[in-house]
Amino acid sequence: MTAKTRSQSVTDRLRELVLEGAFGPGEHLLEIPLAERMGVSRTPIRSALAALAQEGLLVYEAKRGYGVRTFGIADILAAYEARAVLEGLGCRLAAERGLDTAGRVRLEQCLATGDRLLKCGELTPENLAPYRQMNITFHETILAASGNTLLPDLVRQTHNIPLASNRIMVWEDYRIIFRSHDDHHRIFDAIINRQPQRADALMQEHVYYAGQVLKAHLEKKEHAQPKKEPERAGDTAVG
Amino acid sequence: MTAKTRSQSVTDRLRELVLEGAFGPGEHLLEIPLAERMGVSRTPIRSALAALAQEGLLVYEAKRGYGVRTFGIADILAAYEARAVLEGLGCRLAAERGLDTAGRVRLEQCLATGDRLLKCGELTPENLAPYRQMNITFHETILAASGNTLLPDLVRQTHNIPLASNRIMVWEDYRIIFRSHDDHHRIFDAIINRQPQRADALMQEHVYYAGQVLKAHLEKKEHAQPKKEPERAGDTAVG
DNA sequence: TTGTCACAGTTTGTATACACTGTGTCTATG
DNA sequence: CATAGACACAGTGTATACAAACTGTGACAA
Repeated sequence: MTAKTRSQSVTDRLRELVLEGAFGPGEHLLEIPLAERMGVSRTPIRSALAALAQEGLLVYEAKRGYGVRTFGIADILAAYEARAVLEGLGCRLAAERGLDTAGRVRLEQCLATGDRLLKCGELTPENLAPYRQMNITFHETILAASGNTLLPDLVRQTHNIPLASNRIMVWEDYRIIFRSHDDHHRIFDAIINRQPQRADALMQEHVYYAGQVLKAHLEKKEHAQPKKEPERAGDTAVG
Repeated sequence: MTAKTRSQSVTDRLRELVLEGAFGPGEHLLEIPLAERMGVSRTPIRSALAALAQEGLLVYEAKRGYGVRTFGIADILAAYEARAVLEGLGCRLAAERGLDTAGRVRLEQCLATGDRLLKCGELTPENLAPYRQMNITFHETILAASGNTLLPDLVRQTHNIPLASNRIMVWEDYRIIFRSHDDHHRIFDAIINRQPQRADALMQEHVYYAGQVLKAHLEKKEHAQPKKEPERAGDTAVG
């Protein structure tokens, strides 16, 4: 594996900062301060800004530079809406084609991991990170098994929105998490038994409902603290 | 409207060149020759290459530069598969929300334009460009009417594949074009009458079938001339 | 008081010089 | 003759210098 270039690592670091809300909504990003903060010249910074703008995290205006894009609840729900049909399609295709051994094993491991993490009747904070990783692997494995080369890219784009990421889950309510993981079992079952329509419907509902849970969560928060800025990743969840 | 920067216009010119197949599949793109050819320095060239790589038209390897991505028929069909569910979703949402006056007028104009262009019983070469433009407007208007802010971007990405673009249509067979435009009428009808499920299904089939037509077209061409490079945009169609 | 113009400062866009890395070739040696 | 190593070259990555454009401020005039 070749060493990553500065542009790439700066892009990753900057993306994290933006997704964490380190810049305040709408904030204009100056190149020179960023360059000094990151310890590089303007060149990799400009490269990173352009990349993040194309990902949709920043807005660009010629000769006027880059600003942090502001996302409303509507934008987040839009991402879930789109993701639902895309992942539904991926699931349907995977069920039509069938899983290869590697994919089947990976999904079974995901299910086992989830079972283990949820065994004790709740999702404890120290189990949150592994559960999240399992959830990402589960979904990515299915997309890879779809055979559609474009789907992973498109789905990735639906994650490039603060709070809509697959790293975010509302995990306070155990029943919701448990139901979500139960969906995983049924989705796996549908794929294994070559039931494309069922797999599609299950996955669509799985993603759609996660969006609804997040929506309710955000509206509650917003009602409680109207002017609060987006919270950090980590205290919310459900894939 | 602010003047475009050189980076932007170079990006557009280079995208056209790649989509037209000016570079041969897999060809490695050198920055300096491109810069001389375009009459600019390496800076805007690098910016354009990075942008096109992120769009999926080029492949990038650190320290090794950019190459033209090669697309197989599978990639093109994957783009149509994904586009079908995305535009289906857009159509469903538009039917649920209903059209505003501006959107309704634009779609009606599209239908009238299509009727006029197809009136004579065939799509003549001089009518191809206007028909194509009408088709683009029709689809974009519906996506805008969906209220989903992410959908237009996602669909755009499915167009960033040679021969999968909305600018491409197989137009030789008048019956196929006529049927396609008849779909437009029914899709409009479903949206106006607030029939989300029908609108969704019609649009999915509309896009899916266009992919199948293109697939048959490509396989015929490929069988006839196995080693021929991708043909230019313009002699193929159907949105 | 308000509107307009000009100027200065700031910030972005582009060009270019330099550094680094990967690759291919040539030679020397087993 | 084959192979390993070093050197040279080509090409990308980064920094910096320079040019152009936008923004805000202030003064002047209507």
